Amino acid sequence: MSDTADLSSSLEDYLEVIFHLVAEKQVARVKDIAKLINVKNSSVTGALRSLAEKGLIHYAPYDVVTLTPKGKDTAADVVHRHSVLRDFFTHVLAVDAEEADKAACRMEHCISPVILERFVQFSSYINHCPRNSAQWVQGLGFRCRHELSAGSCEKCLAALGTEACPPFSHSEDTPMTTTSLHLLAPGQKAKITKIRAQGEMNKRLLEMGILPGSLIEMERVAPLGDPIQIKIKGYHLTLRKEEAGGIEVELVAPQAAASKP
Amino acid sequence: MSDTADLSSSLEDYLEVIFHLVAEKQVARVKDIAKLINVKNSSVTGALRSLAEKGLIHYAPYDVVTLTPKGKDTAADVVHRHSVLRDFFTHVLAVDAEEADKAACRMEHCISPVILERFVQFSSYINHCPRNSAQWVQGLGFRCRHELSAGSCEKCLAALGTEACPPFSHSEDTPMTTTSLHLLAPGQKAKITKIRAQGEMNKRLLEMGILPGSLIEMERVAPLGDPIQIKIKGYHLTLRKEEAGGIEVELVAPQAAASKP
DNA sequence: AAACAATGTAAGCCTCGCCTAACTTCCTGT
DNA sequence: ACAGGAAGTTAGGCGAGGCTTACATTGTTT
Ligand SMILES: [Mn+2]
Ligand SMILES: [Mn+2]
Ligand SMILES: [Mn+2]
Ligand SMILES: [Mn+2]
Repeated sequence: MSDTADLSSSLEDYLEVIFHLVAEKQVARVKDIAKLINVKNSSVTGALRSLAEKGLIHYAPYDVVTLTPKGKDTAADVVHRHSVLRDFFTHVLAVDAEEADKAACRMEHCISPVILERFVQFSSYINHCPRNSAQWVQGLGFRCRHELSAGSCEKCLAALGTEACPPFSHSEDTPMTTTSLHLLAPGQKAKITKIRAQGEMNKRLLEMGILPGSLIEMERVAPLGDPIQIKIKGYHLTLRKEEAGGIEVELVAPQAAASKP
Repeated sequence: MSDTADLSSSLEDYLEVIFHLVAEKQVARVKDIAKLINVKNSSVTGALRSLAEKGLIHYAPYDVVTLTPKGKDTAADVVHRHSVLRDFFTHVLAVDAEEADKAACRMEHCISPVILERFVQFSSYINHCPRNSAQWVQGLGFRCRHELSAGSCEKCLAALGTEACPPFSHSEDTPMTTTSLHLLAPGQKAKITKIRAQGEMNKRLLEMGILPGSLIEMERVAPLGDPIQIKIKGYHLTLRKEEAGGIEVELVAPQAAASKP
């Protein structure tokens, strides 16, 4: 039980996979882990031994794998780093989902706590401040999508040429107002665009009436961001942050909400 | 000469150090590299062999080290990744210089080209769009500095409680308008706050009258961002992007510039 | 109980990245 | 011109990591 030992990137990934499997099926099986990480079974056994040695998983030969409390914390931390980065990449940098996810899973292993914290605050600020930011991020997204593909976007550049900023009001593009449910500020309304949860959790969400297309309103967020309370189809629901994080939404009329006196 | 072989993090760091030494002293010496990376001389020799094998450096036993054209490109790429991340961390996330630099040097090795490109566009957008963004980033910086230290900033939270966004007009803090010289848009004015260049280059800049406190105006930027032309103390200067990147500046009255018709 | 799937063990392979110890080469002062 | 020290090289080794194959064990199903 070598304490406080820092995990290698590889072991963090194993832990992450186990976390997801446990969340979905209660327990993790060697062959499932092997399949997800794309290695042979025996490699998994080795990794499991390491993780057990460090007190992160419950593991006895031929038995299924579960996380210890310590392991659960550590795994949740990895997952957190992963999703903060992924969300920043998709929501702010307008990177496509797959690329964002792969990049996040590489960078999650070398991001420092301070920087991570700032990323979180960044997202939080964006999502709590529609008046200042919605238009701004939208403009950024517009710029990214265009300048990349065309090499340069005449309209943008023309606008930039003037001393003033581009208006970015030409809404022929999907505006960049998608985010994750748990990032909404109380009072904000949004439409669900995609459920990212898998298996078990996905089913539960559907049963609660949470499915793409539904309108939703954030009501309250507990001090630590978990749990959160939302309104959907007239009735109230409480979700865990983890669940809400997997729900992609698109802001509805943020300007209207912000222009109240 | 194993081609297209991807470099390990470690080798990228060696290359980066060599790049800086060459920039400063024309050539790199084993003992200097060893000192900077904090390893023994013999470890450096090993790394140099690898780099030479990959065609990135000119290296013969007992001779000094220089970069091949290919090596120069690769090194410049590493340095680019490093500085894009560092600048984002300091200028946008308001992370302190040392932490930002260390974090950047860890993450530079696992950032993908697409994401990097977006980070660049992000910075560029910020720096070309003072009307939309200056106030916004300023608010973010404010929020970061405070919420972190105090756990929560009453003023911010109070402001956030209202439906509107925090005004962030209480300017008791240094506003977040610092950036790097090469990121200025034509026409923007700024004051030099810090020179980050070392040795030789530092001297050259000083000789040109570029020193902390001077007022500067960006005049033109060549198509690829290099070179750039600035005005300082009434006369015109052309700088390489690399030089300009090491010059930290603080925007002067961006609002005034943006409020022209 | 036999067959079959899942899992575990042992052994080995390879890459890294660093070290020590002993050496060669280079440079510089006398 | 050459001694002596600084700088650099070489060889050898170590330990961690991460993966594989081949074979052994266990558990489950029929
Ligand atoms: Mn990962
Ligand atoms: Mn991940
Ligand atoms: Mn580095
Ligand atoms: Mn670096």
